[in-house]
Amino acid sequence: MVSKAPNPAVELEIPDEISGLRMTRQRQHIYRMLIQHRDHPTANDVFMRIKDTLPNLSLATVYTCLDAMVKHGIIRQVNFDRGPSRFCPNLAEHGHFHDDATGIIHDVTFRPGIHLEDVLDLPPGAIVKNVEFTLRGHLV
Amino acid sequence: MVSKAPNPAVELEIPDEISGLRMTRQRQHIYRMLIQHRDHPTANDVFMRIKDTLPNLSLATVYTCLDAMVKHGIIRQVNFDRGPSRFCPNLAEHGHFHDDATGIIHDVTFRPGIHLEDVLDLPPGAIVKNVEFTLRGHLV
DNA sequence: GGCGATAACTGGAATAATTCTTGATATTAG
DNA sequence: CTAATATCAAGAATTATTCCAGTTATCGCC
Repeated sequence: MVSKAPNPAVELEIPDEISGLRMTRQRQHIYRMLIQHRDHPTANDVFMRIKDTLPNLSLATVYTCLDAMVKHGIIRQVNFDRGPSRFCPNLAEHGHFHDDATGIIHDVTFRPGIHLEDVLDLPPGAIVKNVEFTLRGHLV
Repeated sequence: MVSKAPNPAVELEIPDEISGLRMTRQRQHIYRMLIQHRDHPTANDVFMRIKDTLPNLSLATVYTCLDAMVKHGIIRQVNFDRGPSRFCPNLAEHGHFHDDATGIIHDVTFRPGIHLEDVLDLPPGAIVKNVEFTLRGHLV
């Protein structure tokens, strides 16, 4: 098996620009962290994980960088109830299953060919721009 | 004609207890407000609407009453992104369509016989306890 | 009806996540 | 190189919510 396991000793290259957003050093570090640890971290998690490699980084910068990437459609922001926002580089249409026993969040997709709008009774004339769904429970 | 049409001049009676929760005067007022204006108000909205009829009411009480009713399954708490929580007396399984143009929130149900779990690829062994879904868009 | 125990309520202080503000730095365009 | 623009840092401010301490209401029982 020769799949590319992420090697912490080798930094993943991030381009200088993604979707029209200039990828500054801070944004590169944040984005790299997100794609290497796909565990839906909070802004604070991101900050704690990279601050040692980027000495003067401030938490406010992490917030603004994440926000810029969300606005440019590079990552997604996910909210569970009123907890802190979490961030996710998976851009495919998907929702989340929150395992209450472990706290682990699993991405969940629709079965092929299914769209949420097709199985719902929407108000007449509804134009859907965005869909979010979350399940809570546990695994047996 | 003996049916009890809701008459705004006559206060809707709320029982002394619902699902094992003692319905104090504050809880009765809050619950009555929720079923009479089913527009998904925030805790603060609830407070503003009833404080004149319940002079010493405090916002903290509105929060704890709403929380008690949520815990007892009398009402539901609904979150949109990171906005303030909203409250809803509709206990049937449903989600919400948020009209970005007007800010109005419409309840959305599944088409008959459909359950979200049936159209999703869930992680193996997932036991779903709770489902939330939200759509954003507008009406034409 | 009175009385102690328990539950609920109030008002203000405290908290957590996030956003704002201001000044410093870096980057790009010319 | 220099001006204009974008980004960043640090701390203050904001918002929604929860906590706390003291008071009030309600319940069970004699």
